[in-house]
Amino acid sequence: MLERHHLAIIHAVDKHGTLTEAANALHLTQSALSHGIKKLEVHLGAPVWQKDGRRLRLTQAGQGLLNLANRVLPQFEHSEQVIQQIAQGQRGALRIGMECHPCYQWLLKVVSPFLQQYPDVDVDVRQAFQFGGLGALLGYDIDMLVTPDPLFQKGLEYLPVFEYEHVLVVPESHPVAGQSWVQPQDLSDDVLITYPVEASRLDIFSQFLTPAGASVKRHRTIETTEIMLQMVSAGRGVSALPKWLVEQHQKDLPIVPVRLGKKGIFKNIHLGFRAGEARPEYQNTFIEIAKKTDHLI
Amino acid sequence: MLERHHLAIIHAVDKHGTLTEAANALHLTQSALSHGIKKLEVHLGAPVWQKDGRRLRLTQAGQGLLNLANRVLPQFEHSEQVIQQIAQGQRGALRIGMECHPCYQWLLKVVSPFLQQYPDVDVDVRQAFQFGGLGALLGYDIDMLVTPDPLFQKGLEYLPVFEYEHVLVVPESHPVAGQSWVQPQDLSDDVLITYPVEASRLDIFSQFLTPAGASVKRHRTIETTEIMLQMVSAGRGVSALPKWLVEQHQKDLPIVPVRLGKKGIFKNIHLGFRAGEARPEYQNTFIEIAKKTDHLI
DNA sequence: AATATTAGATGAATTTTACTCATAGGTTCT
DNA sequence: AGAACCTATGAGTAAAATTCATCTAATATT
Repeated sequence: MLERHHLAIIHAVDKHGTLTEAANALHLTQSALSHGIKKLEVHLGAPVWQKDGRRLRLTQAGQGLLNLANRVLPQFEHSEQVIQQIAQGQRGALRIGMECHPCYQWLLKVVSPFLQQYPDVDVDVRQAFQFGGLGALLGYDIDMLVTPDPLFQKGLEYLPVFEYEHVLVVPESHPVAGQSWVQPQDLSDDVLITYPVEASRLDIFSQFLTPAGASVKRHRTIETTEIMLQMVSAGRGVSALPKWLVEQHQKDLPIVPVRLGKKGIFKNIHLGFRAGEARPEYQNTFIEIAKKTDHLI
Repeated sequence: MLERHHLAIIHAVDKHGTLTEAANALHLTQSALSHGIKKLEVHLGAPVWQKDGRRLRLTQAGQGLLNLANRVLPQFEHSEQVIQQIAQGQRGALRIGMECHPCYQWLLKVVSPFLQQYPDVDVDVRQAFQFGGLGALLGYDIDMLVTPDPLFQKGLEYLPVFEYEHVLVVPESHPVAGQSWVQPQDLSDDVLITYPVEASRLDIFSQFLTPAGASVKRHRTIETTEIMLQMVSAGRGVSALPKWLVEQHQKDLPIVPVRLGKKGIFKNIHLGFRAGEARPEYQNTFIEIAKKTDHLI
């Protein structure tokens, strides 16, 4: 029967390149792996690798097994870990997914008291997901998702934690800096700076520019909020961020928030979970803290 | 190490109730399972079951393992099966998820020529998903999703296959039967019959009644399209279905399609897949057939 | 209340499997 | 051509999984 053990071998070979190195990593001999996979191949009736020079190249079957391994091994590891930790005291881990770049600072303010209250619970924040945050949640890669765009979906549950306004950030010297709001066309000569995610997931496109058929002079991406604000204050472009975040930096930098459209764009940060699952007590505590934690300083 | 084998035992005991019966199902002795789990318990440092009379009740740890088993075992089985089938000839299986009740008849028209072309490929159609069709696709429970409501999402890819109009179905005797379209308020005295899914996923609610703040006299659900149409033709209520489906039954039953709102509600059936995965050739063929297959007779 | 029945646990014996060692047979690099 | 690497393989050995026989406890039966 195909066992976790076999998948561990295939995974290790993929990771380390050769059988020999994989064997070292697994504290076994090269021979053990070779024999083990040979037996699996007989069972499956198909080879896992084909020799390419002195390297091993995965066959189609092997590729399928590697996919399976990548999906399944982390789940084994996590379950095993959770059980062992629960067994020896009240440990645990909270795996949080983030789909909201600027929320990071808010999250830090939640995590900090949480870690104090539960010194034995680890918090793990992840930001890149093969199938998006939703896929990570459904695939048991994370236990909680922080997102401004909840996709209501069977088996999932969302809890709004705070509302904020999404605004344009411009340097004080910018022509629209004094206006109470901007129109999409006002940005036609600007460089727009955003986080590096698909345009469809950026509200300034999906809810502001695109519906109006407007566009910007250029679109470029930057990873971190701080650099982004530096660029804006240096007059190198404009960006769109939560209003509270802009206000926090306003005292240090010559930047101004401006409402997007007459009515503004308002968003709600949500926490998402798999519904109908018994949640450990510390997870509920985390939610409580999150609800109480204000995003204003 | 926690192995697939252990999960198989836990799963079997949950399914068959007792260790002894589980042992029979697995072609092993009761003793083997008992020893096996005992060893696992030592490894984990936590008991899997606690005895309740002469039954076994899962502990928290055991429950966690059962969850893991339920998620992971089907994936093992499917991968193993696919590989073995590929090895011995050109077999395979296409697991299709349906989120579109009335599309069933259309799907039959696609499946039929497909099965002729690939006598060795099995088609498996599933309709109920713990985490919705999207979750099933991301969780590798299905390979293809038929849905009228694609949720564009990282790692997923959709292909529109046909467009149709979603219309109200009323008996010929109904007051609106002669009109070219209906307003939401026109249905305030009607019983609305739908498939048994959440109201939020029904277009007649989300795109017609709810935005207008309108409601119906009563809402009831019926599983099958045929009975639904029988009920409508008997004057027991109205329903909302694809126009082509109504037209097909119009020659046998005294029913009439009426446009929903002045502009009508138009939908697009999509096929969804996990993106960036090597698709077996027969899956591409299926897509080809699907695109060519018209929903009109 | 006594007895039979059903279920799981356990120790020892045994079979089966997994692993190591030693070595052979390729491939790549210099 | 030779050194340095790889993987494959057969034989022996260590480790494990499994069975068998037996024991204990809970539930049914009469």
